[in-house]
Amino acid sequence: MDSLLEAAAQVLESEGFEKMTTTKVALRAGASVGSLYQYYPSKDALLHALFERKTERLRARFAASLAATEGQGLEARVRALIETLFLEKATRSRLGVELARQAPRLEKERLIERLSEDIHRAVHAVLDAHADEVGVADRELASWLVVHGVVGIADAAMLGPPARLRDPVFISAVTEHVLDALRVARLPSAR
Amino acid sequence: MDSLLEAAAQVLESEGFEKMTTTKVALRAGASVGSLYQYYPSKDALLHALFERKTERLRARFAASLAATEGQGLEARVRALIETLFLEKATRSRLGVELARQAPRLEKERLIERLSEDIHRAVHAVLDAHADEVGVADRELASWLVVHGVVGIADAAMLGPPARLRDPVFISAVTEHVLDALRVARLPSAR
DNA sequence: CTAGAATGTGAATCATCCTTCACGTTCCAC
DNA sequence: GTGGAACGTGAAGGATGATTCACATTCTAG
Repeated sequence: MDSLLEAAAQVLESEGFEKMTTTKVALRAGASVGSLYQYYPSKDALLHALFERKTERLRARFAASLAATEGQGLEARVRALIETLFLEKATRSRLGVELARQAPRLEKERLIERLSEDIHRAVHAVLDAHADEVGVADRELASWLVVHGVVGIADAAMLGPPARLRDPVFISAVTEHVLDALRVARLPSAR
Repeated sequence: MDSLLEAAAQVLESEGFEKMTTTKVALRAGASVGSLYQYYPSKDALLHALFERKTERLRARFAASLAATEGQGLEARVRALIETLFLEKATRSRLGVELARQAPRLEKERLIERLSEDIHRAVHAVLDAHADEVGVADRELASWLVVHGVVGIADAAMLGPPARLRDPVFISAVTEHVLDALRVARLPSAR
């Protein structure tokens, strides 16, 4: 059932993995352990499902963000992507952190890698589409660096005040930072 | 004893936290569980000690790296810092990941935050010292973004081939990327 | 209405460690 | 050489928590 999954998400979010017991999850969902095992044959099965839900959602948001800015300028598109990432990281952040913590044990690394590759590819496409504004030589590498750099920034920001990731001023600053790295000094002949 | 700590590091590194039992650690150190508890009164005590060792080392490497490039140019110093970070992330990377995973439970977040603040401050100082080469307005913010951006890049690189973090070509690319963001178009009057 | 299926229940089972402790063994001061 | 302090040992204790299963309860088709 779906309420079981949501209950699992809530317990995981509020108590962390170590204190998330199958009994607590079942009770929170208004069911009993037995029922839980009817739908999810193991505690890990719950986590797998949560993983699915989370990555699905992130994928969808990115796609939507790209679609919504189709045809716009480089800055607008980069900003939209950054905003989307920050927003996703900010929503249920504890849940995200706990899931990430369990990723190795659940062998979800491949899945995560694939996800970040897809994002990388999307960013790469955006850079290519605005090649005239991008001064760096290797756009493939640049997009990889930018994606993971921004993820690192998001992760660090999560540790501070949670509002920061939604602060337009902060988002603008990060966007500018990224664009600075991409545009490079665009003089007729280098240096 | 020190061999106990090293044994703990090895077990943690090769098996991960969930499979790291106190008995295994003791045996690997050539001792018995009882002896282990003589020196480390709990399993967590071992982890605390490992944390200490790891952060101590990182701090020392950074300090050394800064000292070694004292007086050199911006690029050389930035590169040295990046190289140091990558090297540290690459050494015993699994150990580092497992420790980071346990950080919340051990309440080591404050410690980690302090560490990254110190690094942030050091980078900020470097940028200030080379203010003439740095085009961004807010060097404080820029150093924060750079530090966490590079950390994110390092974390992502760790998932790929381990050699990448030690590859001079890769390090150069990241350095350039960072410098591009910092130098910005340095025209007499903006834009 | 009623048999049987589907679904729900939660106490009991089972496995896994961390931790303790009663009992060696080693080492040193005298 | 000897008493006892320091150190070492590993089987047993206890806790915790996932999972099972014998037994309700609810639903549905006929």
